[in-house]
Amino acid sequence: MSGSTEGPKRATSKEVAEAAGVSRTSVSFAFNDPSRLSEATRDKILRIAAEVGYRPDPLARMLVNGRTHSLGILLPQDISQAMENPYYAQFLIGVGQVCNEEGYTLLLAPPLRNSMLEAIPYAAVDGFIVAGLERDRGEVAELERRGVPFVLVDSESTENLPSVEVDDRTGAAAMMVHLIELGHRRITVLAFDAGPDAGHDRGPGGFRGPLGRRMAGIDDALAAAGLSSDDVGLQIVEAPCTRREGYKAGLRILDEQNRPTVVFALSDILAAGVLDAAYELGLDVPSQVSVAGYDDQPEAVWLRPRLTTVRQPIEAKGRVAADFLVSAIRGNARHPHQKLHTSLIVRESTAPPSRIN
Amino acid sequence: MSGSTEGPKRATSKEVAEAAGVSRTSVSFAFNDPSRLSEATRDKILRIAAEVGYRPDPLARMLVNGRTHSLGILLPQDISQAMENPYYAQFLIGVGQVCNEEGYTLLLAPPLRNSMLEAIPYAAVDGFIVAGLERDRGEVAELERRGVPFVLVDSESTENLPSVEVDDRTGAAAMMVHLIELGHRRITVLAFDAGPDAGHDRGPGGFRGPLGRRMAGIDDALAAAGLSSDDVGLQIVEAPCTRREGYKAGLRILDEQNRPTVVFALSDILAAGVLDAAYELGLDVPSQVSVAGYDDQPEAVWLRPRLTTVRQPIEAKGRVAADFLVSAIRGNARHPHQKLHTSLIVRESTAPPSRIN
DNA sequence: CTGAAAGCGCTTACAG
DNA sequence: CTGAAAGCGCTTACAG
Repeated sequence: MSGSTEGPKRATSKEVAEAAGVSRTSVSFAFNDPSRLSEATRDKILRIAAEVGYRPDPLARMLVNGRTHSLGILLPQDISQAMENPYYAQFLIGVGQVCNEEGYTLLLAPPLRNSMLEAIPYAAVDGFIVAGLERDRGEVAELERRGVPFVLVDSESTENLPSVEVDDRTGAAAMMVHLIELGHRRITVLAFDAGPDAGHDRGPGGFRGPLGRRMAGIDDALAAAGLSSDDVGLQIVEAPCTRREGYKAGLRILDEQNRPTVVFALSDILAAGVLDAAYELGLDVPSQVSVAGYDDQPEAVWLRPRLTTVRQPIEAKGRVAADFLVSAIRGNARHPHQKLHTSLIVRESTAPPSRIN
Repeated sequence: MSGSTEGPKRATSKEVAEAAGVSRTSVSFAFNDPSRLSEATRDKILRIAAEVGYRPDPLARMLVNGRTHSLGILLPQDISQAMENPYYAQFLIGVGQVCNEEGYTLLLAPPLRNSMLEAIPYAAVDGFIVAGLERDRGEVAELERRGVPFVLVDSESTENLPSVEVDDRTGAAAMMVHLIELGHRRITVLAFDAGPDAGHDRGPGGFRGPLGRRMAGIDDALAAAGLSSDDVGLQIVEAPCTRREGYKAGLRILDEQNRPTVVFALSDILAAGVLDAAYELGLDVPSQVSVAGYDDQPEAVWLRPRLTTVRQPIEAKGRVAADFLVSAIRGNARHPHQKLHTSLIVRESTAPPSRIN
């Protein structure tokens, strides 16, 4: 019966047709093009359908229509892991807006057997948003060959594919310039763990994707200032992207003789954790130590002190990606590419380093 | 080509069969039961399939197999609105765990034409998690008649359907008892707006669903203490469930001559906003005013002061719901019902009211 | 206004 | 080991 798969099989259009004494064609019309039926026939069909709880099977309908009215998002990690990170919630807000406007549902498709691409042939969607696929071009090529509409997000890839990226390199550089100008010469960068997948194929500098670009931006700023990493005592620490891990890393980083004068966390979540650690250690921010973040998540304003960070338009990223996808699904052959911009948001958590330190 | 719908039509099993000089049956076997083919045939088919980028169409496969390997979650609001609320992220973490274990993707299905039920026949899933369907039994009945597996979450409904709920009434009562025992006699309850939908069919006391149960719990506590709402100067204020709105409401509530000695927010998000407002107004929490929340979201511990709140096992709720659903999909005819428990978490944001106030 | 027939792209007994 | 045929549940020209 209810809530289970056994019991009376689901009603079918054939059964309704027989019960109503009409053809399956008419049953179909009753649901999809009622005006083609006489009022009497239509009412009778609808009445009987309601009685037996009949509704056209969505799957069959999708198969023949060639449309699912569903957008897929190919996740680089498990659903639960992804939802753990506020970043995704924000990204989905953007995607969701387009879904609402255009009448799509949203399918969350995690990797299958550790492969994002493997997940593709198992998802009944009209197209994919591919989040952070840091792979060689061969896999993207496969995506192309299959002929499924898709758009790449935060990919290292190029402009000849529908894609949206963020100017992470410039963003990180801007923050770094800010810190250098403030006079900081003992800087620790707290990077988020790129996840298990990233271990075996890291790019130059040891990082790929958005993280790699942020690192590159940091180098850019150093170079522009004529400083070496040694000049600023650059340390790089990694931690999984949760507040708790940021807190733990912050404790280790700040509880040292020669602690840095500033911690630049590459995610606000991590920065929040560092703030917690400073609080715990009785270190005043920013007079004793500065803390900077990345993303400008909504919470950044609510932290105490308010967080200096790099704003990245996450929601817009989701919206643009979904827009591009919908347009690709409609058969638009252009390959729109958009690079979203970051901006430096200076609030209260950064200041010049204290003399005595 | 890539990212669009035009260009070379997607390869079909028929084409691969022809190119390989075999039957469609063999092509199917190559993907689903390779051991039934000679190595030579299998390799040839797979090679050709790879060349033309062929993969069995997921839709067709689902139709014939009668399984989508996808769980649906029927949202009471738009995707973007839902993702705005950390509650959903947590709920999805729980659901996502089961998806990972059982190999399901997750479809987010928002209301269609303002109706959750309307959305059902358009989703290609094996079953539904129905979140907060506060409707008359007639609609649940329709759900039953259709014969789709489903599980109700936070529904007012009963035990004869697969469902999971939380003991909200007891939870709110416990907090209220805590506040009364602390000596508070000027209490303001900050409720979250139940959304546009809730306006026209409110239950007794003006609230339905989880909110209604929490209100009932508040009454219970009052009654148990032999107090009337007037005795505790009970005020009820409503606000949309965001930190910003909680902040604005907090400003209004606290910036008064005769301000309450405690604000009991029915959501941590709202409580965080009230804390922000107190901070803004230079009111010390809890010495000048107490603040209590509901949910025990992960952030609650990070707020300053740490938030006293009612813990609700949101993640577990998602996990149990998904478990029940998977079991229903497997044809299990039982109608498991589980009531999860809340617990009072006393931290630093509540204290006895100050004498002079 | 209504229906017979073909077709969407696959899988699966069944037979050989 | 391989294939012809039926079937999953619908929709949509086409014909009347």
